[in-house]
Parts: sequence; C-alpha cells; structure tokens
Amino acid sequence: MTSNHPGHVSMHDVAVAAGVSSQTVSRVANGGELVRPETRKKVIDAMHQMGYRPNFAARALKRGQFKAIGVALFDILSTGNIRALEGITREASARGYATTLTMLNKKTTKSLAEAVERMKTLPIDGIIVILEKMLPDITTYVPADDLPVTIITSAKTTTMSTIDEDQYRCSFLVVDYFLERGHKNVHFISGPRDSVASQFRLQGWKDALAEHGITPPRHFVGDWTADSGYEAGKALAQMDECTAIYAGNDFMANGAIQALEDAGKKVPEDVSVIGVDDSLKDVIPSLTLTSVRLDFTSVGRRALAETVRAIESEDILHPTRVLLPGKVIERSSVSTLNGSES
Amino acid sequence: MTSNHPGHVSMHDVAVAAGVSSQTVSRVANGGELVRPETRKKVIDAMHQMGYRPNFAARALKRGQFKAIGVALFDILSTGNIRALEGITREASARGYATTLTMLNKKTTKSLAEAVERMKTLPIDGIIVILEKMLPDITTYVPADDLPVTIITSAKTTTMSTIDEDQYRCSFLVVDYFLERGHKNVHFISGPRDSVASQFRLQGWKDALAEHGITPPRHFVGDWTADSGYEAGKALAQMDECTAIYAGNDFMANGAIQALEDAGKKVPEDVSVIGVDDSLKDVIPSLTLTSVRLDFTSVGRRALAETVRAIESEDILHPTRVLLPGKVIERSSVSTLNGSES
DNA sequence: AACTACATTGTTTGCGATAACATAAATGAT
DNA sequence: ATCATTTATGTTATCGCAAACAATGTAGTT
Repeated sequence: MTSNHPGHVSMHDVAVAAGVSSQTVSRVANGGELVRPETRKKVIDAMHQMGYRPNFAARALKRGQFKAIGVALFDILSTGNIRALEGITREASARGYATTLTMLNKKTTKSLAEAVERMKTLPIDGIIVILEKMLPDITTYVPADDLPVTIITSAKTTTMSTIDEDQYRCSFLVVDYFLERGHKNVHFISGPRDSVASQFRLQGWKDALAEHGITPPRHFVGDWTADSGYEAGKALAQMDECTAIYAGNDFMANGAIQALEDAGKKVPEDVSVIGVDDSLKDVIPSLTLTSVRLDFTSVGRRALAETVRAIESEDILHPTRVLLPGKVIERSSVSTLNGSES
Repeated sequence: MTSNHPGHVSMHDVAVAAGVSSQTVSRVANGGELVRPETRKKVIDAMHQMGYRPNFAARALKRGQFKAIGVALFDILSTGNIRALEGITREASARGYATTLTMLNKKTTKSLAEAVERMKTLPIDGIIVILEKMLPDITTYVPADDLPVTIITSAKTTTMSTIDEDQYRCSFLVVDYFLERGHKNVHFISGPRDSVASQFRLQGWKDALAEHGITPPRHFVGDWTADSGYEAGKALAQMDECTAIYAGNDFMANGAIQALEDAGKKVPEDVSVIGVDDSLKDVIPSLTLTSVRLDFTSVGRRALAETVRAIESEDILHPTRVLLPGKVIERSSVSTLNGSES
C-alpha cells in the first residue's frame, strides 16, 4: 500500500502486484474490453488477493457523477412516506443508484430551500423531496438548475417535476362508490388542514358530489388519529340522514366506527364507512373496513425513475406532473341501500 | 468555469475571481484560521456570487473520509425498523453524517456478507445493519476490518458491536407486572420463530416464570398479525385458568382481545392482556391496551453513536454489546386479582 | 538596526481513477 | 516481404481539494 489512507488498496497497488499498468487494472475493473484473458485473470487474482475495492471518491471525481439520489423527508413515521421511501430505494438499487436520506424539521419553503442547498454538497446527482405537508408557497420555490429535483406532492408547481397519488380523484372513487350503491350523500372526515392530501381530497369530495347535484354537508376535520375520528363519529351518529362516511384514513375510519357502534348504530347496516390507506389488515382481526389503497410504493418508484431520467438526459427536461390513481379495496363496511340504481 | 464538469464552479474559479490563490479559498471554505477579514470577505463574496459549492468527491478523496454511514435493512415496513432508521438518521445529521440506505432481500448470512461487501464500494465510512430476522449463523460472520460494522440485533456475536432492545428482559417486565398483580401464570403469544426478538422473548418468558417457580404453559406462535392473535385468543378463551396474556406485539394483542370478547370473556375483568410496541395509540380510539414500549429510536441513535465512535477512533475498538430496557406503558387492560401480594 | 516571532498568503504535490493519446505486438492483405 | 489494420498495453494529464512547505510581510524586542 503506497497510499496515505491506511488500509486502502489502490489500483496502482494491484497493478504492481499483477505486473501491469494501472490503466489495465482500470480496464478490468470496468468490465474491460480489450484485455487478454490471461492478463485479466492475473489482474483479477491480484485484486482478490489484495482485497481491492474501487475508491468511490476518486471515481466520482473523475466521472463527475455519484450514482446516488438524495431523499429529503419531513416525517418518516407516516405510512405513505415510508412506502414511498421503500419504492425509491428499491428502484434506485435496481438502477444502480444509492439512496441518501435527509430528515427535515421545519415545514417551511425556506427550510426546504435550505435543505436542498445543503443536500447539494452531498455526493448525489439528484434530489427527491417527500412533501406531505402543504407548503402554501411551494410554487414560488425554484431550485437551482444544476441538480434535478423531483417532489412527491399533490401541490401544483411548474418549476419542478411532481408526482403523487391522485388525492383529488381518490375522493371521486369513494363518492361514486357510495352513490352507485344508493347512498344519497357522503359525509367526510378530513385530515388536518396543513396536509396537501387533505386539501385535495376535500376539494375532490366537494366536486364529486357537485357533479351529481348534491350539496356537500359540513365536513369534520381530524388529525389522522382514531380519537379524532371517534369525535367526528359521535357527532355523525346523531345525524339520522348520514348513511355514508368517507374518512381521510383508516385510523379515523376505525375511530368513527367505534363511535357509531357505541351510539347503537351498526356498520354497515345503518351507516357505511370507507377509509383510505388500506393500513389495518394486520392490525384488526377479520378486517371489514373497505378502504382506498394508494400505491405509494409506485409513487416512489416513479419519482426515482423521473429523477434518473432527468440526470441521464443531456438536455434540460420540462417538469412533469404525474398522478397515480388509487383503488377501492372492497371488504364489508359498505351496504347497498334499497332503491339503488345499480 | 475551467472544469470539464459543466456547471461546476471550482475553488480555482473562485480564487481567480477573488484575486487570491485557491489555497486561500480552501482556508475560507474550511472555517479558515489565519485569513485576514478583508480577504475572507472578498472570497466569500466571490463564492456567493459564483454559486460555489465544495465538490464532495474531491474533498472525500483528499481526506479519505465520506462523513456518511450506510444502513442496510431487510424490512422497512416494520415499526421497530423505521423507528431505528429515524434515530440513526437524526443522530447522524446532528453529527454531520449523511445516511445511505440499502435494502436487503434474502435473509441469509451470505446475502448479508455480500451486501456489506457491496456497501463498501459506496461513499461511506461505516455500516449499520438492522437485522430483525434471526440469522442462526450470524456469529460466524466476521466483517472485514477496514470498515466498522454495527448490528442492531439481539443475537450474540463477539466479532461486531451489537445493540438492541433488551428483548429478553422485556419478558421479565411483563411477567413481573402480571405476577405483582396477583396473576398465577402468564400465557404467551410469540412472534414467528425466525425473529430474533421472538426467540429472546420466549426464553425470557420461560426464565421469568421459572424464577418464581412457575411452569410455563404451552405458548402460541403467531406471525405478528391480528388474525394470528385472534386464533391464539380463541384457544386461550377456552382455558379457564388463563387470566394473563402476554402478546408479542400490539397487533396480536388486539386480535386476542377481540377473540376473548367474541367468546364472552371481558378484558380486563376476566383476562388481562399486555402487548409490545405501544403502536396502537393513533389507531384505536380510547386505547386501553397496556403495552411495553421499546425505544427503537434510541437504539438507532446509539447504534450510530457507536459506529461513529469506531470510525473516529484511531485504534481498533473492542466490539460492544448494548441492550436497552423497555418500559411498561400502563393503560387499563390489566386487572389486579384478589389476594394479590402487593 | 538587527533579529525574532508570528500572521498571512502562495506554490507544489498527490489523493485514486480514468479519458485521451501513444506505443507495441499480432494479424492480415497484397 | 511490406504495409495497413487490429488488438493489447503503457504513459500522461487531470478531475477539485487540501496537506505540507515556502515565502512574504508586519510587529515587537533589545
């Protein structure tokens, strides 16, 4: 070892051991063309024997590329974000990219901008931001153009590529599902106001009902927890005209169901309920809750694919906007009412 | 820009613009000592104006250090693993380290060894493996000595540092909690056999009972899901002597409770239940389930701290083994029996 | 004035890998 | 046999940064 980094075996070391030039070692290391089989074998043997591993920094310095993507997220404990992260990591690994994680704290556009700047000093070629929370002024943030940035959010912006579940259409899925089964109206328990997802679903719910000439009733605002769903459910149980409840996630749906049953209403006989996330399969035995499954893993995969596309493309690409549709997973928390049209 | 990496501004570029040598720029960039305030200002102005950011690869090549930790995990969807990952990432960020993620697929020691080898080509200075699943021959795997490896597992090995929740003592916590409240025996619904956590908890449960001269009853083996807990609960409901159930996680506990209630037994009046993970707070309204909270976030933090310690220490450290105690979060799924000693 | 001590800046060098070019050996064509 | 072509290998230069060293300047001391 001639290096000043103790313990590291360089190409030159291998070259000396194999009796060739370091360029030949380089060729062998990179799936070399034009190396005689015997030479190759000599080099490979020397590599193994000396425990050679290419130095990432040197390679990156020469190539100007890291083969790595930085991922920034605000909240790692939410189901959707983790699934997205999983999708990103798996797709990245399949494409030979590594994934570097950064946790963000404050949910402001300024902190996002700072985080992106900080990430640019990291060994990465592109950035994916998982932005569940609403940043009202996200549209004003224009990233520097030297590193592709993809954002997982439903918020609209024309300066970066975005991708997400189609939160807006998710509400149409649910509303139509209820209406097709004879329900006359759909009550909504939304997530917190600062969630992008919530805002789009709220609008979608209103629009979906409006499309059928139905006036949306007052909606409830929860905080994603079962307890907040329970509160809403308690109030909804008093409203006799309420036959269909659309909850922003399964936790709140579960809370609402509990409240309904505590108030003597049966699900789905008296009131039908649909949640979102399909997250309770393992948690509740013989689960009956019908739920919209949003495929966040795919969102992650697509986000990564888009980022890599931008990295590997020569010229600057137009920002794209992709929205993936959800899917109703049918169980038995929805009943069909008499006089149904379908 | 003189570089062949289009868009990149190098120290030299800044140096020319500021009318100094690139070494002076370097000094300013690294919290420079010995630079005259005016010179520093000139340089900083030039940096900002030109949008200079240090090149990570070059810096790493020179320093022989990446300031990054690789994290390998088999399963990103389990609560414990995510929390551990969160702890690692936050602690890393606080210490100026980045976190690079790798997903493993097959749960064999060989695949672990391969993954570690592959990770060594990444820009990282140390490796943390989150190893929830049992690898029977983990003790035989000796990592190469050029990169510190810390493993999050309860399995014992003398070749690497390990850290985990004290799964074994977790059972003592639960058993003692029940016995102190007058229960004469404790039934156990364990997780799957290939889980390290399960194995240690099973042994702990047996030993804790034995310490009080109690013969452990037949235990049930679940798969972490509520449905498997329900099955066990159905059987346990038939056993009149069963007053206390220790479930390997909250999902199975929840399933068991459902089964007990379906069989006409009340919780906690007839049967008391304790789960592990404290993971249902947001999921079930007015949660009553008493549960052991394992602080996986701390495990992650400690794992990172240990890895960094090994990296930054000059000489090779002895592998350490750390086990963090859990804590019973009291709610109301446990009743005190008549004739209790305490 | 001569000298020391230190503050400030510049120059040289090399980290490890590889692109670009140069050279040498082997093969084929006429 | 001679020259063109291909194949196989070596040489040089460089990516951007920072350690080590060198060179200057400036202030304080006697």
